[in-house]
Amino acid sequence: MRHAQIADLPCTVARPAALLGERWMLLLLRQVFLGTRRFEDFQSAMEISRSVLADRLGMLVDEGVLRRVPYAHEGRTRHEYRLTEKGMDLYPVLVALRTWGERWMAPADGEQFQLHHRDCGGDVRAKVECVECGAGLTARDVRVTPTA
Amino acid sequence: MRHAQIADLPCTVARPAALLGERWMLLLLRQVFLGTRRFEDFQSAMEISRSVLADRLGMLVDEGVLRRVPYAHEGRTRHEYRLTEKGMDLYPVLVALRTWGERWMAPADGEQFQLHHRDCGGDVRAKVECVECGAGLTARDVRVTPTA
DNA sequence: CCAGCTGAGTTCGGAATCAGAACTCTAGCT
DNA sequence: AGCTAGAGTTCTGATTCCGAACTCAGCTGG
Repeated sequence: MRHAQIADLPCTVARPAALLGERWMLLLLRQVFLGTRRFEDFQSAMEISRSVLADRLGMLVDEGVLRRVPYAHEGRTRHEYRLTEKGMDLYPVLVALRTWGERWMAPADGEQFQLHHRDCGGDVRAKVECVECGAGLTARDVRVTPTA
Repeated sequence: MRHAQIADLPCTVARPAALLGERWMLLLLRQVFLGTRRFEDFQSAMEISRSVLADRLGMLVDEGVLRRVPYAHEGRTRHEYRLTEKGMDLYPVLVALRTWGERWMAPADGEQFQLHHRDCGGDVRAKVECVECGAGLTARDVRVTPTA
């Protein structure tokens, strides 16, 4: 199977995985959530090749994760990429990556940036929970049932 | 920059992103969490090329996400791939993908499998929370501070 | 003992994708 | 008109991927 065909599987894990599993995609989204919005800024922050960057930004716009918005810059019309609601909603994926990275791949010389709850200053973390009882869950607490 | 160099960035988002952002990696992990353990089973379930599968499984073993465990099968020693604790701990990433997929990329004909809390049967979902006050958070509720 | 089978890879050649540098296009400034 | 900056696009050699074929080890049946 071609990698691109993953997107057609009728599975709510596989479909996002097809998009976010593209090379550079997760790093690009990290950059988006850090506030980067302009082509040139992505390019210099990530040192990604321009052609691939253009391609990936295009994918995210096509998928409705980003919106290409015109804005004024030194008297000229430029465009920037901003998260849509669908894009904002990817935040848990990125935080989950970071939560895992903090525990298992921490760089020797500490973090480059911290995340804090605006209201109370507390640390931020991704978790899996039961909608019903609110319990925090691990893979072992979850039962997988094929749909009939 | 080469894609492979992402792994060397001193960032707890980038490093996991380098590993999980490899083609097929997220789909492979989905399969792992669905209980697949043997090379042949991965190969037929995902229709991935054997060479790439061998390469990706090797990466996950090198990273300590999977362990290659010998076991008896029809009187012969075989090997299977099982999640380590580090691997188990990736569960929130996969559930976050699914939570997003359910909302934004649901296939027309419903889910292929359901996830339920073993104890109470409730639905399972990924969320971002504040460790301090327990509040559920969106990207807007979080402040990013560069470390000095 | 030898052929056949099975699980688990490895090898290989053509096809697709990537990296990075150069090029293009558009508008505003001088 | 010429210069500049942002945002891509094009091009070419280098990687990586795909899929089919091949290998290898150890039963199993004859």
